[in-house]
Parts: sequence; C-alpha cells; structure tokens
Amino acid sequence: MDGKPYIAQRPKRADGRRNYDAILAAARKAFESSGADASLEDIASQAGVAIGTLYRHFPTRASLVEAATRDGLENLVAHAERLAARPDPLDALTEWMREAVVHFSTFRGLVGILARSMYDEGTPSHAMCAAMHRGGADLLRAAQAAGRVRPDLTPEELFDLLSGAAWVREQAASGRDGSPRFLQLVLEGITTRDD
Amino acid sequence: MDGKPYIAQRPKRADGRRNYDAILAAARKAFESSGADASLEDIASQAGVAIGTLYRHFPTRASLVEAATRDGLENLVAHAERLAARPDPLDALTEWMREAVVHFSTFRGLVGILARSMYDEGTPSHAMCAAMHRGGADLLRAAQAAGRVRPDLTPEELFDLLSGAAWVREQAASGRDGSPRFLQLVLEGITTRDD
DNA sequence: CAATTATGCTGAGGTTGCCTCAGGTTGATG
DNA sequence: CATCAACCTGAGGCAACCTCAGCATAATTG
Repeated sequence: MDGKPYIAQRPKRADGRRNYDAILAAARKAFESSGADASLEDIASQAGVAIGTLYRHFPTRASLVEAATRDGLENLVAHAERLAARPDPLDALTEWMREAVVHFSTFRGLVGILARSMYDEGTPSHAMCAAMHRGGADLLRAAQAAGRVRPDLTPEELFDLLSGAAWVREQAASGRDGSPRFLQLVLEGITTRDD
Repeated sequence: MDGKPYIAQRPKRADGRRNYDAILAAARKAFESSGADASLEDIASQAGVAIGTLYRHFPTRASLVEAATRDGLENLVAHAERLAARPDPLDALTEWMREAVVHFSTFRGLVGILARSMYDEGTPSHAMCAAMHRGGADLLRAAQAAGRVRPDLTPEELFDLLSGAAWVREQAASGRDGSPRFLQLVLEGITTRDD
C-alpha cells in the first residue's frame, strides 16, 4: 500500500509530450497487430525514440497498456451512463454488453489484463476497471429491478460472462468469431422468461 | 498439408526414453506452477538434461504441451464415452462439462492453446481436440434428442462456452474462482425449461 | 566380444527482448 | 543568457529462445 499506483501522466516539457504521444500511437498500432506482448523496443523505435525514453514515460508494460486503452474504456463508461436513461433497461444492458465485449478485445491479451486488474488494486488499469464495474452494475441493477434479468446474478458474475465472451473473440483472430453468439446465449440465459 | 504434424513419440533407445520421461515430468511440474510459458531451459535443467536434448524430443513448445496433457485429455474423452451410457443425458452432459473445465485449466495458458488447436490442424494438440469435440458433440446430441437442451446449440458453441468457463478458472489463480457459477449459469441458460 | 552404426547428448553461441543507469542535451523560466 | 529541472540516449547485464557441430553410447551384427 504505497500511495497511488503510477498512472502515466502527460509530461510537462514540449519534447516530452511529443514523445509521449508518439510512443502511445506506436503502442496502439503494435498492440493491435501483435497483442499485449508486443516488443517494447519495436514500439520505441517505431516512435523514433530510444528505449530509455519509453521506460521514462511508461515504467511498466501495464502502464503503457493502460494509457493505450484509457480513451476507449472511458467512452465505454460514459456510454453506460447515457444508456442508463433508456426506457428499456434490458435493451440498455444488452447493448452495453455488446459494446463492452468489443472494447475488452481490442487486442490479444487485453481481457486477461483487465480481468486481473478488476480485483487487484495497485494495477494501473484498476481505476478504469472499477469505473466499468460501477457502470455495468448500475445497468444490471436496473434490469433486475424491472424484473428482466435473474435477480441472483451479481455484477462480478456479469463481468465473468462478459470477459468470457471477449476472450472467445480474442481467440477468433482468423475467421470464426463466436462471441456474438456466445453473448446471445448468455443473455438469453440470464433474462427471465416472460411466459 | 505435409504428412502428419509432429506428435512427440517415445524414442527407441533406453537413455532416450529415460530423458523423455524426465523432461515430461519436469514440464508438467513447471507448467502447473508457471503456466504454459514456463522456461524451457529450467525444465531441461530440472530434468537433468541439456537444452538440446529437450529440443530433440520436443521440437516446439506446443509439442511439449501436447505430450504433457495427453493423458489427462485422453481420460476426459474416455469418460465421455462412459457417460454416454447414463440414463439421464443432461446429467451426463453436465458432469462432463464440469470435468472438461477442470482439465482445460490444468495450467495457465492451456485453454488458449486448446482453443486454437481445435480448428487448426497441423497443431500438435489438434488430434486430441478433435476427439474431445466428438465426445462432447455426442453428449450434446443426446441431451438435445431428449429435449433437455436447446436444439439450436452447436458443438462449436458448446466448446466456446466451455472454454470461457475454463478461462475464467485460469484467471482465478488467487482466490475467487468464478468458473463453477459461470458453468451453472451457462447450463441453466442452455437447458430447456420444463414448465 | 569387437566393430559398426544409428540414435542420442552436450553446451557454446547467435539472437532477441527486458530493463537500468550514468552521462549528455534541451526546453522553460526569470 | 544563465540556470536547472526535465528529458533523452544507448551501451550493457541478464534471461530465454533455438541451432548445430562434435562427441558419446546403446543396439545390432558378424
């Protein structure tokens, strides 16, 4: 428990900011094409920067991943808040889950990182994961209150299901993406039957 | 399509067989404690063998993983056949899925390897995956024929669900294993309601 | 029981990726 | 323009991967 975990911050000097941005751009590209274990030295050289500079801005791989995915996940959280206003809470939950699966599988290896961050404070991505947890939990609660989703489902379980779907999508690299159907089955499984 | 993919075979000379077995034992231990990306040099030295010897017997990591998991998965397939004789086909399917999840998550990283092998011939584990596919598909078909499982569920989808559960279990390393509940939710989701 | 041979073993070494840190450079500030 | 904190560089130590030339030995054969 030593204060706050490092969240990469935009540096103050102009050259620092330039490099920070270049590294981030290179990292996004590399992660997307090679997964979360892309070579950091490649990323640095793609960004036109020495390896030490990369480590200055992003002391760990996890911190770089966090920075590279922050925007997308922030959007996801924001979307949850917007969806909460929808008249049909099951619709809202469904749409959000679909979107979440896509964001969770932005690149190979991300779901695993997020899943671990979810319950491990002191991880760079933990704050964002906690925010998503809140957003998802709210949508779930609303759907349950409306009697549309089985009431014994917890947010943790929801995220397990979600992560499972994202993982399936991640594996899908070439061809055959089973995640839409996976999610459909899960959704039909957790909704209450209106007979 | 070049003949058969390498499946590690027990070598002919006595010292060869000794080393083969020692490597396999060391590999099982290492995979279990460090995951599928355990150091091969560590494994070799634990087995009391030079690194070249390990590569002689197992030219790729995948071939070592295959050999290390073969027995367990063979048992799983055999069990599917035994279960097929059960009077209640839903019971049989349920029990087999539970067991499969455990075997799929023998060590961190295995599910991913199996999931990729499932549809990629030319992978060492492909043969075993195909056998499991058959076994699972038979149990599924029986449960569907008995009207106990939704008829539109394909074996591929079943394996996606199964792999998702195993993946969740894999992540559970410390505390919180969500896979039993995951599987329960999935099972309740795919069974037909008898109202 | 050699002699022969195929099978197997060794471990140095090339390659890549990780990460650190001592020393040099430069943007910001007054 | 002088100062200095912020920043950058890249060599180098470490670990893991994988290959291969040369040596060792189990099995076989006469």
